[in-house]
Amino acid sequence: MSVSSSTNTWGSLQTSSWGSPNPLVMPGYTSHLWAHNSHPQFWTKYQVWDWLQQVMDMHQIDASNIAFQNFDMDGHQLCNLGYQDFILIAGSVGPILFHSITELKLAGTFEILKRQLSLDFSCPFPDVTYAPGDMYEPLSHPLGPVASPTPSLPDPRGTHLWEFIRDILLNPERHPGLIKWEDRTEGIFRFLKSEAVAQLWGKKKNNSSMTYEKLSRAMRYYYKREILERVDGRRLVYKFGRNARGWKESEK
DNA sequence: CCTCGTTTTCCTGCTT
DNA sequence: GAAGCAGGAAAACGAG
Repeated sequence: MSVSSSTNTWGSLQTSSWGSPNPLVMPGYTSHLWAHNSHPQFWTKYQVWDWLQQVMDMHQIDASNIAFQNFDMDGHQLCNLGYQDFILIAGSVGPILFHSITELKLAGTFEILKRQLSLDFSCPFPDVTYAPGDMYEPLSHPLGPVASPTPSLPDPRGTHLWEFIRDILLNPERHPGLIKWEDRTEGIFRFLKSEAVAQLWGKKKNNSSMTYEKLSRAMRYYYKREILERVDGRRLVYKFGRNARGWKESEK
């Protein structure tokens, strides 16, 4: 779905791939995800952060291991960083990031060259960079047989939205891949499938027309009441505030 | 029935 | 352009 029978290999794919939900892809991925995009050189700061996020996801590294603020830069600046720079600003994750960006620079350069020399390579590999299906298919990864249907679990405590969110975080096995902790001890979390969460919330409230748009408005009301705190810059990321109870490991 | 707190719906404008 | 984010305004809804 949403794969749009694209005839245009470059342009149309560009934007849609970014927001694509939760690309849980295994190693070997790197060139895959971004190769078709512009050279990292041309990324905006937003794209840089998206890249960071995805690399962390793919390696299943907790996002609290790096400071996103240290990557307050656009693609041009990013490309100018050397190996040591990455170590400096990202510590042990540095090498992984360096490796990823190096691959992407190469891939990007290759694509540019290819476009310039355009058209002919009278070639064994025509202009098929990647079949659309390659990366846009739902990736319905049957990853987790998730052995147990787990019929009964503790069960929700409270009827409020923030409690609903908290309980998903506390019992991820119930709804895998919807929301994930970004920093467990700080109470920072991120929506992976925003619309799916909204659907689930709507289901609970017997409201089939719930959307993330509306759910997020309710979330924003929590800022004033300090049930949530703002997390700037990063989309779909929230943080529990002092008036949110029951999410800490200690106070379970 | 009324009040109050919370959420829903809709909207305009801004950002990524 | 699409998807999120910010909040204002007003209506809806459930609890008490």
